[in-house]
Amino acid sequence: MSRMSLRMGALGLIAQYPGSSGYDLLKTFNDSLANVWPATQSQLYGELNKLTTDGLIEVSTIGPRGRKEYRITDDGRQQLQTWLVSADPEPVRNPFLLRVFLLSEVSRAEAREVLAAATQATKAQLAHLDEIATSVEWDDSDRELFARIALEYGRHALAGVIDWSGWAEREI
Amino acid sequence: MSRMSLRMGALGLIAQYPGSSGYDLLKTFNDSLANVWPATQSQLYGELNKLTTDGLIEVSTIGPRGRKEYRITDDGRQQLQTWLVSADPEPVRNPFLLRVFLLSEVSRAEAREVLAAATQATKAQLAHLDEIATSVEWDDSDRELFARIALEYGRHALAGVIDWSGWAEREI
DNA sequence: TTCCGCATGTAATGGGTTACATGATTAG
DNA sequence: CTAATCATGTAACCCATTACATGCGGAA
Repeated sequence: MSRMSLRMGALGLIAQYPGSSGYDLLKTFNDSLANVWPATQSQLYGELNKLTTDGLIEVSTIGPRGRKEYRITDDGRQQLQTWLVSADPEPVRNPFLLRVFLLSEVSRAEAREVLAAATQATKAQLAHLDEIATSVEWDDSDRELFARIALEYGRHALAGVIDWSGWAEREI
Repeated sequence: MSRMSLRMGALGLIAQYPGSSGYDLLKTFNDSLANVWPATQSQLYGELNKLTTDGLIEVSTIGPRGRKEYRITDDGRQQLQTWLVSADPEPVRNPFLLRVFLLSEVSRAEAREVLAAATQATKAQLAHLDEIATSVEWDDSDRELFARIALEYGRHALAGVIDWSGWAEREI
């Protein structure tokens, strides 16, 4: 289930950036986690309150405009670490693959177009990741090491998909 | 959004297997779509009723035990085809990547273990797809062509991920 | 006649998106 | 003073999962 992921995403970011507010965290989600686990404002504020109620985080300071700065608690760190190392693989839903699976319902020509468009889109995504990889100034913190590793995941997986789409276009 | 996907999955399967009941479709979801778009019984029956109300499918026969056999309508086929060719890429959530991203919160040793476990799991998944690829007797219908292409997607993408995980294990 | 499989449905709960709503602070 | 940004929250709706609930039909 993806149950827990947003919760753990928020908890993890608070661990990495103590003193962040909901507002700050939302930006972090949109900046560094946009391609991994997007979150909406509404969802995030709700989750922060739940995390507080459950004692996994706490408000360290109240700033201007009711700004609540959070930090992780011992209990929270414990639960985060447990979640991180106990990986239970979750079922993945891929809307694009569902399309591919049903492509026999349109003409070959249209199917080819869909595949070609997908190839282009995938290449664009890869180019985007490449750009991030070169533009970001990586320091040698652990945090950035794993951010880079996560980025590389995308590059390798996308390369596999591009490989596939070339093959598939020839096949039909 | 994944809004629409279950709906279109059900519609597409009815297009491919006219005369199916909800019960039949559930088996098809679990058999051929398990790795692409899993569906629960509850969800499927609800969606079938909505599709009927909206005129995209219709009941062709009522069989024993209240069995309702469905077929797609002209309007339904139209909407299915439109959906198939108008690909709007959807944001992907990857719970595993979220973990990777946050792995700096545990020790290097533990992080390595998580990566190693993931490598093993990915290899197992790939072996599973390989087994399907060799065990299934593919005919030369369009339907099976695209099923095979969808399967190959998985194999290529997983190969990319295995590539990555080897690299990542060395990196940390 | 009894059990298994066929067959459909509802209710409760949680996660996620969009839209709405409100107000404080600061920079210009 | 005024506009942009900071900052938090609520409500309505949809999608998905789990569990519950019910009953018919056919095979042994």
